[in-house]
This record gives sequence, C-alpha cells and structure tokens, in this order.
Amino acid sequence: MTIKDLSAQTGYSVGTVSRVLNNQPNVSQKARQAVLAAAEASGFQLNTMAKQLRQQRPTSILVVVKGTSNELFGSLVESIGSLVTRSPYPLIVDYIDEDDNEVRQAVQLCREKKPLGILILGGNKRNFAADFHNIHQPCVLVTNDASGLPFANLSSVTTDDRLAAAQAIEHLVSLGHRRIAVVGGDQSVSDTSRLRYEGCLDAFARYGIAFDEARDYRAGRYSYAHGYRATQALLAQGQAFTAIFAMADVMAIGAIRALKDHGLRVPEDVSVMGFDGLNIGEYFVPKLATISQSVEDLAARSVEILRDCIESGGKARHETVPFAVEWKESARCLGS
Amino acid sequence: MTIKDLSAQTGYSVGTVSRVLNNQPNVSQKARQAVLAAAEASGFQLNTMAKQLRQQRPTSILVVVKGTSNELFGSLVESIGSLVTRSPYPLIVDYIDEDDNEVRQAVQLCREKKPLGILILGGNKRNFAADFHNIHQPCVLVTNDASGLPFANLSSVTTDDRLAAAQAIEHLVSLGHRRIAVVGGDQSVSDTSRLRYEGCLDAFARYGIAFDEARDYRAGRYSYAHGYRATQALLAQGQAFTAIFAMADVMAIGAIRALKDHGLRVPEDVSVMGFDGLNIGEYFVPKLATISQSVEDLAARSVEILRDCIESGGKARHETVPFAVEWKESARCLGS
DNA sequence: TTGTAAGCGTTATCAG
DNA sequence: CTGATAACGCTTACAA
Repeated sequence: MTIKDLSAQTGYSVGTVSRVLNNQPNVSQKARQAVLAAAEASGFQLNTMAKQLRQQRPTSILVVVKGTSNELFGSLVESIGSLVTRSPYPLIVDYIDEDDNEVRQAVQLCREKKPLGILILGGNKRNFAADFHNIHQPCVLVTNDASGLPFANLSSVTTDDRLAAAQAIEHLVSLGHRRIAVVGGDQSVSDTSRLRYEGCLDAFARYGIAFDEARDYRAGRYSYAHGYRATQALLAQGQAFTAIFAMADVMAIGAIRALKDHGLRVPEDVSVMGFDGLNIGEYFVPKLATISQSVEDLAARSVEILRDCIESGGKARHETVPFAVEWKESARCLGS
Repeated sequence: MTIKDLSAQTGYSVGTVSRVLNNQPNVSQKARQAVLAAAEASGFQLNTMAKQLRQQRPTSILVVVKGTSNELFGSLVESIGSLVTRSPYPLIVDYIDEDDNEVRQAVQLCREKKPLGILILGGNKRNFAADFHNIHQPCVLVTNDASGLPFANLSSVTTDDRLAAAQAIEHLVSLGHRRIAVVGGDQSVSDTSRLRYEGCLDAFARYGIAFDEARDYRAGRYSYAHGYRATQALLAQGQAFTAIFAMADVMAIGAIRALKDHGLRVPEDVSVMGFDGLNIGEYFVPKLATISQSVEDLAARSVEILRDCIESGGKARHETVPFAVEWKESARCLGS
C-alpha cells in the first residue's frame, strides 16, 4: 500500500493524495473526501522512512537512561513514556551502565538515529563538558543540573539537591538527632551525590554538628544492595549514630534491612531518611521518611521543555522542580 | 555526509563505497581500506532511513508494555533493554494503559513502524484471539501463555502460573494455615490472574480447604495501592484468615501495609506470600515470601526466541521458565 | 573488481 | 486546484 495505489484507486495524482494526507490547503473538498475515504478503507499508513528521507527531518526522541538499579529512573522512564506516546514522536530508549559515559553514548546514537531531541536521565557535568559539543539537537538532562555548562541546546530539570539534602538533615536534627550517618554515591563521579553531600555539610555546619566523612559516610550505587552494604560498613565500626540519611530511597530501604539484620529497630533504635519519594516508600514498613521529588513533575517538565525546544525553537532553560520533606514513620523523635 | 561524498573523496564509485560499508565481497583490499579510512576520518554513518527504504526491511524491535504500575514490567523492560541494546536492533518501547487493548495497539504500531519483531509484556488471550491475525511479524508474549492460540508467529515465555500459585498455597498450608485469603487481579480480563486463581483452587481442593470466592477473594490491579485496598476490603469483614496470598509482590506489599495499618503484625498475626520475586522483596521488612520468577530468564528467553525467529526464521515456541518458592520471613509457621 | 543507473515511497516545485 | 517530476541516500542488478 503506497500513495501510488491510493492515487490509482481515487483517480487523483500522487501529489494530490500527498497533500490530502498532510492536511495541506489547495485541495478540493471532493478530492479530500475521496482520498480520505480510500485511505480509511484500506487502513493506509504513510511510510515513515520515505517521508523522513524526503523531508530530511527526524521524528524520534531519544532517551538515555544511565544506571538501571535506581527505581526512580524506572518510574521516570514510564512516566516519560506515557507522556510521549501520546505525542507524534516515537521514543527510542537506551539503557546504559552506570559506569558508561552517557554523553558519548548519546553522540553515537545521534549519529545513527538522528533524533529530534534527547532526554538524558542521570549523568555528570564532566562528561557533558567533555563531549556534549558533538550534540546539536535539543537535549534535556533530567535529575541533574546543567546550568553552568556553556551549551545553548542543553536544558536541565532537577531538584535543588543541595537544599533538599540540607533539609533532610535539618529534619533529622529537628527530631533531636546529633549523630547522623550518611550513605550516598561516589561524589567524584556523581554530581547529584556531591550536591546532596554538600547540602548535608551545610546543615551540619549550621547546627554545629560534627561530621567526619571517613567515619560517617559510605558510598555505593543507588541500589538496594549498595545501601545495604554501605550500612553494614557503617555498622562494622560500631553504631554511634542515631540516624542515617540515605541519598536515595532504594539505599534507604537497603539500609533499613541492614539495620534490621543487625538487630536494630527502625525507627526505635535508628531513624532513617531517604530521598526520592518512590511509591514504595508509602507502603514500606515503616513508611519511609524522605525528600519527595515528583516523578510526574520531573517527567512533565522535561518533556515540555524538550517539545518546546523542538517545536518552537524555545531556548534551553534550567528548571528546578519543587520537593517536599515527608515526615514519615522511619524517622522518629529522639527520646520520645 | 553521504556515500556520494565518500565516493568523491576516495575516487571510487558509490557502488563500491556501499559494498565496502556493507562488508560485501568483490571489493579490492585497496578500495576497502581507502573507503574505510575516509569513513572513519569523517565519522560517517549510513543513513538508516534511506537504507531501510531501499531494502524494504525494517530493523527495530517493538516492545509494548501493558500496565505501568507493576514493577515487574519495569524490571523486565530494563532487562530486555540492556539485552537488545547490545544487538543491532533499536528498541521502540510503548507503554499503554492496563485497560487498553495491547494487540490493537501493536497492530497500529506495526503499520507505522514496521518492526522486525514484537515483544508484548502482559496481555490476554481474548485480545490475541480477536486481533492478532493482523500481525505478521514474529511476536513473543511475555509473562502470559499463548500456546493455545492458532498463530504460527506467536511465541510466549511464561511461568507456569497455575502450578506456581498452587505451590504458594501449598507452602502456606504446610506452615499450618487453613484460612487463606487471596488478593489478585480480575480473572475475567487477566489470564495470569485466572491461572493463578485456578492454581489456588487446585491446592485448596487438594487439602480440602474451604475457599469462598465472595468472602476470601478480592481483586484489583497489580499495584501497591490496589493490594492495599483489596486487603482493606478483606479486613472490613473481620479477620478470619491467618494468611494472605497476593498474586503480585506489589500487591503483597500493599497488603502488608494494610494489615499493619489495621494493627496486625506480619507474620505474627497474618502471613503474607507474594508472587514475582522482585528485588525489593529481599529488602522489605519482613522479607517477602514469594514465588520468584527470574526477570533475567524471562527477558533472556524472550529476546532469544524473538531473535531466533527474526534472524533464522525459527519456529514460534511456548516456553516456561522455572520458578521457585521462596521461604521468607513474611510467611510463618502457625503456632510456633 | 568496478561503475552505472534504476528504483524504494514521499514531498516539494513548478507548470498547467 | 491538480498533475508531472525531481530529488532524498542507499542498495543492487547489470554492464563493463
């Protein structure tokens, strides 16, 4: 089935058929109806490849997901997926390892797929600074800030990680905690982790609380397993802390399990606070105190910015979505 | 950058350039090297659209994900994604609502995207029986059995849901439980739920245990929230049961939360058993007793079958991947 | 071994 | 308003 067949069936030329199919003016009602009817009857679909080849303009949106164990990205991809599915752009989703270079991968895929625009979930500034100049279509970095970078086509949507982490610590402090351990990511490779770490330090400083990185901080990936291991490592030194702040809900859950396996109760013996606001947190026992970032907001803003850049040539921007400190069962008031 | 440019640069004709780029024989070493060098130097990439248009053969694999709240599918998509990313086929992932018709959606997308093959996550036989005849490329239905259906291009990879559910109940029975409530999906629309339900009945019958659907069964989607609600509904009649079998881990987690909110302890007061073997189950408190299906196996088998059908014209087959009954904390021995 | 040229299904230009 | 026709970048007979 091609427009040629449609042309033969209706008696109109391929030119006219094409115009009808593309809702162009300068077609008579009669022709329009005839073509539309024939197309409908045969379930005709334009051949995307031919169309794109001719128009020289791509149609898909590329999504690069960095790291697969963080459930936040899973939800984010789904949310983005359902937003984009209802738009005219097909999604190409590419999952890469947490250790791979997301920008290089994106460059590679851009050459191959020539997408209209790109969404990158997770990443770090260093990789962008090094390789992003090879990317020329609109791109939105999601969950990481890219505002310092000198690229006119790079937007970002993120939570104010530093402030949010500081508020997480503040919340624990307000509950009476003074000895707080932190589990998070490797600050040298993850900007997110670095910012959240700095936020912690901000808060510790503000309250004059001692924090010794070597003693009170353990790093790993954002996954259940690494949260578990990091907490075990912390516990191996003896439990001097009354609270743990985990930089991701998945790590917090791993941490709680580790505490429990160590014979400690949450929150009676140790309070735990997470970060992300995953659905599971609401159902976990105990309910997870956390910093919630709305997956829906993050997804919606990212997609909207990208579409604006693609469709209206909008300027790149760097947005911050709101977060909320969720008071929940896993963090309790000390001595109450 | 087109092969024409490469042709001009090297002095060879576009035909020769094309042959080199496609690793065809009948090209001199000299020509091959010259072209490859030029391509390398300029970072040249063949234009996929033009190639496909000419060859009339598609290259992508379509993944249709039905329902977004079931974490199992989330992990599955990721697992499939990382398997396929390392193959020459781009993935097109489409998320649809749990209530949409996955086959119609697939038909629609096939017309548009003309994929090489299709992976459908979740679905029901009725939809396949009604509309699958419109699909002519290899397709694998994942997590649902399609063996009864008369389509030569339809494979399926699934767990033996009926047997697995029966073993879940058996496990609870072996722990001394006699009054077992079940939360699951709507059997009239979800084959998976129907099979698991029948498995439950098999086991109940085998042990002569009374089970009254109206009293002991509540349905909802496979999500935390629906597991929670279904359990609330069960509890609203008074708690006559000592154990709950949930047809999905996400429902089991919702169930545990509901029990807890009702002042009941798990497993001391009520045992809970799930189904799926999600990662979270290992970290949940209590660790979730479940039927584990290996996401990796499911993904690996599905992708392998699909690739075999696509690449070697392999025959459709219906496979069953192993499952395991996981004895874990959330299900305890009655009266011990 | 290499070059030439005819399409693949569309859209866009240009004449009618 | 409509119809020819030339591209788009590539592969593949076929000819040399």
